[in-house]
Amino acid sequence: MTTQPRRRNRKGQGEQLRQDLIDAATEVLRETGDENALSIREVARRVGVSPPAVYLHFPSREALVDAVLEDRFTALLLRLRDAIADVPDPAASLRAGCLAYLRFAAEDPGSYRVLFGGRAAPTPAAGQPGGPTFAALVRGITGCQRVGAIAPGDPAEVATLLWIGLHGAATLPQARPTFPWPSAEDLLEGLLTRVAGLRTS
Amino acid sequence: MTTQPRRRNRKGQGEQLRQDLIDAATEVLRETGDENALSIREVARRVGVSPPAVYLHFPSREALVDAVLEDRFTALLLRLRDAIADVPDPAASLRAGCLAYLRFAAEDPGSYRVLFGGRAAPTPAAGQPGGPTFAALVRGITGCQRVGAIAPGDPAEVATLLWIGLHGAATLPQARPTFPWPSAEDLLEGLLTRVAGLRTS
DNA sequence: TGTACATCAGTGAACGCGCGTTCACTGATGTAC
DNA sequence: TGTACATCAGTGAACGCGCGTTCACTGATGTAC
Repeated sequence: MTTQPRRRNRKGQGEQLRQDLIDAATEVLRETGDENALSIREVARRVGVSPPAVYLHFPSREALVDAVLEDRFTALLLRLRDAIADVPDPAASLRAGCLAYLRFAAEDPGSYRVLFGGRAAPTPAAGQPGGPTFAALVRGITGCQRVGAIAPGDPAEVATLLWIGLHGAATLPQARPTFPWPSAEDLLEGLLTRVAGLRTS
Repeated sequence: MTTQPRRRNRKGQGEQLRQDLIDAATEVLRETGDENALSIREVARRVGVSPPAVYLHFPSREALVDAVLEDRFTALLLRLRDAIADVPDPAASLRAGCLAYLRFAAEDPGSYRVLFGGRAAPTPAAGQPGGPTFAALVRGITGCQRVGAIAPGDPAEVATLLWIGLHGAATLPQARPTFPWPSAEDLLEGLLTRVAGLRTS
């Protein structure tokens, strides 16, 4: 996993290394799915730089890990936002958002695992009541209720169960890959129908 | 985390150390929830024995880890079996089994996390179609269908979604402990009603 | 246009740590006679 | 009942490894004059 030694950055360009370190660390996370396996020396090796160079941008290993997790969480939020942008129909929008969530987890299990499988939330507000993930889900559900695609009721209650279902669908198939799982689309359809009571359009 | 040096076993009793090692390793797993954090030296330290003594019973670190995981999986199956024993009503039995599953995960998150959160199944048959966990779920559902508590239909389909829901309910609250989660009982009630369509008794 | 110099973006060697695993050994315990 | 001996249940020291972090340094690059 060693890379060619890289060319040193020009004088004002020190910040370039910071992004390269985050990218390499993201790659490690993707491969291992374990934030404890993320080592400064491995990341430096991949970027083609000496280990102490990492300290020019991050005061400690922990700070590097935090930066990567924040970056991954932002990436997820962008994916969700893009997925529901320009989808006017509330039911289709909810479906698209949930599917993007599942796809993120399927394409990058390592990152999802570290973001949502850890012991504690990496980003403070991630998934609080009012946290971005959960809030988006609640919005999607109230939208469906407004047009009658989901029966009236407390949207937070539905969102909680649906989030739990999505999380299960995002992680259990990874842990039991030989089980004959339905496709992500079919799992989602089942969850939306049964958990949220979404009427098929 | 060091323990008093233990008394050496009597002559035929060498096997006692094996169980002590597994117990100590289980404790480590409980605390860390990470099988990679399980080290031979730490386990030996807790038992009060020198590191090479571990090799009297396990050929490698990996073998120790496997033994612990198998032990934990067996413990879960016993919990499930005990929970549904002597519960004649199918709906109550299903409920009791699911609740035992959630309780196991809540009381020993570290073990559950390693058993069902890892990259691959630790015990080959664990959770296959026909694997013990999944098979128990299917039995519970068909039982309910027989007495009309759950509508007829493919029990495997319901079991798959229900297992996903249970897994989500077992893990997401651990990862987001500050979120205002309903109690395990309420979550389970929501899942059984909505996912399985169980009629309230 | 030329040059001295400050600064920026790093490097190389070293530290102490915990780890898995190996090897030669030790000393208590049970048993055969 | 006494004793030599095989065996069992370990120990202690050592190996090479990768790690996070520190420290003193270097050398290219831009800038002031």
